[in-house]
Amino acid sequence: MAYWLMKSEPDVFGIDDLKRVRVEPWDGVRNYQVRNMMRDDMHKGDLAFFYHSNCDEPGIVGIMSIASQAYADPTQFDADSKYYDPKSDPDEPRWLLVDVRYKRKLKRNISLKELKSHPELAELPLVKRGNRLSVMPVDERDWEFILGLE
DNA sequence: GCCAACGTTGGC
DNA sequence: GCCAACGTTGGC
Repeated sequence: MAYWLMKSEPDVFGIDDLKRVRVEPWDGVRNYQVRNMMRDDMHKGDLAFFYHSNCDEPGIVGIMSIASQAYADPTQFDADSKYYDPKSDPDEPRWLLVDVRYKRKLKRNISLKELKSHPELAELPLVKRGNRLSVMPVDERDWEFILGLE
């Protein structure tokens, strides 16, 4: 089983939204590296941290599970969607998504600032310079360490 | 294939 | 709102 961290802006879709709907297609990924990870490395049953980005206190706020294998993101074919990609061929969809399922909120927000303060997490992609991926792998050691902070 | 211009992400 | 970092695009 693999572990992940997935970013979302709480103003758009936050942990409380996921708690309400329970299962959500994680649409809008438009980065090839992330697509390839979802396609090749992500599996139903994996666990992921829900991370709030671009907000007052960026940080990890909850845990979800991966609820499906990767499949075509329908928003790429929807001309009304902000994720519309006219260059994507329906016979060979360019963009994929996975469904995610709510598991629980953390007892508290573990902020980016706090994550950066722990030398143990120096190799966590999130805290590395210039990293902008919206989905990234978390190794088991880091996963356990972060849970230990809760 | 190079690379400048441009767009996006996301912390601050 | 600023800006660093990085991805994408398109001319050549």
